[in-house]
Amino acid sequence: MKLLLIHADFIEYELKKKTPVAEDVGKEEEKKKRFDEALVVFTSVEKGDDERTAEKAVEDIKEIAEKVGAERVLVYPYAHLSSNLAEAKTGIKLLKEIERGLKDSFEVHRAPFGWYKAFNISCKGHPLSELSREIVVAEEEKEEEKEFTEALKAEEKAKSYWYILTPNKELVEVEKFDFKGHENLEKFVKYEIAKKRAVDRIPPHVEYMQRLQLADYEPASDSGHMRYYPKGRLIKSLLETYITDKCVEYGAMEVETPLMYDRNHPTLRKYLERFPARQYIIGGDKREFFLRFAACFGQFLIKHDAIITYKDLPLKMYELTRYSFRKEQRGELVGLRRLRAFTMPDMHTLAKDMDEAKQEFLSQYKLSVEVLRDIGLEPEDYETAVRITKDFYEENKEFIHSLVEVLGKPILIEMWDSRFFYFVLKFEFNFVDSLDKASALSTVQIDVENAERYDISYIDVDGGKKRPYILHCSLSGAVERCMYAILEKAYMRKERGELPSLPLWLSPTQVRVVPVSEKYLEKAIEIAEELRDAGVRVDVDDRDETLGKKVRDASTEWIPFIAVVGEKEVAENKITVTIRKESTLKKQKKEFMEVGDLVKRIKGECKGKPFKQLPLPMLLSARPSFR
RNA sequence: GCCACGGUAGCUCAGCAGGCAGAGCGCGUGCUUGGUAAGCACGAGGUCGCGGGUUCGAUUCCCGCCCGUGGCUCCA
Repeated sequence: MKLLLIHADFIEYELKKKTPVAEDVGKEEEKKKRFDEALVVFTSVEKGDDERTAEKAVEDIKEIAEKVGAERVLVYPYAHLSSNLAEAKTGIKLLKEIERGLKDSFEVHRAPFGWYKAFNISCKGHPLSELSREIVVAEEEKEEEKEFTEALKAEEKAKSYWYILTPNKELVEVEKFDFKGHENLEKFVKYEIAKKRAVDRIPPHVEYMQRLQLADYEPASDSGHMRYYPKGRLIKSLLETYITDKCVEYGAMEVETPLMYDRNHPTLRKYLERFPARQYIIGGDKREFFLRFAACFGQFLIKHDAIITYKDLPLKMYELTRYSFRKEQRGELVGLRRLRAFTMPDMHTLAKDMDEAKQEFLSQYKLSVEVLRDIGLEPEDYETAVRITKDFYEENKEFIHSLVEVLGKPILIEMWDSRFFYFVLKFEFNFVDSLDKASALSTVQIDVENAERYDISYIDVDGGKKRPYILHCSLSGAVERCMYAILEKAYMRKERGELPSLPLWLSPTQVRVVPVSEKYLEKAIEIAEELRDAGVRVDVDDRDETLGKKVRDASTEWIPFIAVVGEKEVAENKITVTIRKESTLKKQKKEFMEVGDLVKRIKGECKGKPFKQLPLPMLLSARPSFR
């Protein structure tokens, strides 16, 4: 909305001719008017203006009228201040709003809308007598307020009740549960319900990700967008490949969908409104887009258009989101744990009925355990939370209770008396870190709302259209968060006096070949090439350093196998291997072995996991340092 | 987003009640050719986070901003 304010000795106007959008004018004497000592507000109502804009305009006008000491205000529709006018209907409505808003404080008049008018004005000419204002309601203020309402209203109404489901399938109120022997669960529960922690240190995983040159902050981007160095990219890429393979193996069809979507798309808009989170907004030529926060949109839109029959169910579709974007509040961002751009496996399953949905839920629950184990996280490293509506619990008690059998340890249950999300049932595996903070990894949800919203249906045996249930599944949770968990776990191991390490299949360098002196460099390279050709990630420390120094450096890089080559090794055509997993800081485990045996051991330990080559020069001397 | 604390060499940090900018590690060169967690010497390396203010003079004091960490809030 644009305003031009003139403090005038007098203004006279006369209505000359109607335009197609002209407002009705009652009596003939209304056509010619004169006002003395008035603040004249020439006003253009623009596209996008609403009641809030009018409200703000009223505030501005009041402020100015008081400053110049005007008691009479004339609101005068004046289209020529803007090239982006609102429709006439809105224009009239908001002008009336302004008129009404000013009534208590001033004598207010309003010139009719939609007429060609002749006017005479005598401007006072003092410094404040001519002012122009542009009234813009901050986009976020406007949107957020609306979008927050629906979800927040529901959330306020809904009450949470907390229970522990014990391995004996008893539902115990949290306050009455004895946490002895379940200290990790206790930390998680405290974190969930009390959400209070006092920590004063950089999270260990942040130190590791920087020191090991895996990833780092990128100040030139937005907060929460990381850069990944070759070693970090390798680990991330291996995890991505592994998880994708798992999903495809499970029967999912991998697809790729756009990163951004029309903000005003009717279906998407409703979905957005349910979630009071902040979006990244991108301007297009004509439309505004938001960056996706998950892969739901793309897959649901594909499913909406697809012809699906009961024979195709359960139908699983998968995408690895590189990236999902969520503009989390700045204070919530930490290292790899919470980001604004992250990578997440997102699989959606259509199930024909609740029985099938439950069956899928359980098998994806089990698959999640397997996936976490493969990436180095055992059940003792995380705690299960199940979130459920009361109704759904009552109707499916036996099924819910059976979940506890999978891991055989107590589960935290959050029960809502009403449903305010799109799901009736959800589980998460929550990793508890060295600072006692919890974050969700794997999760599966049973969605009872979006099939309807996106108009997704399948054709049943009888030829009729039916609504499926939709399961949302992230087998591992965000890939970056998995890296965070692995690093935090390594730190906790160190605290217990063990040597920190990564799973062998994720270690950037699996074997470092260290020649005792320059004389054995040629042999060392030969051995390294043999290992490399056998499908092992290997490098050679060819720097002019002492053996002790080279071994120390390899150790601080967490390299699982250090193969030393000297006189003895050349003579017997073997290598002396320091095995990190079986060593402590004080005592190193060394084994004199054939190259082939080392290959066999590594291949064995990495069986079933993807392999990628080392994305760095084999010789350490030819390798830059990224920090 | 709000509150607190921090940002000095590539890294970890010292220093400065306002007056030429410091160490260790790393990097480069040379010596050294080594047997399992730091060999020796020399050298290069600085927008003291960015912008403004106070001052003869600001890395130092004041204000604003950016980035990080923690807390609150939040986490589809």
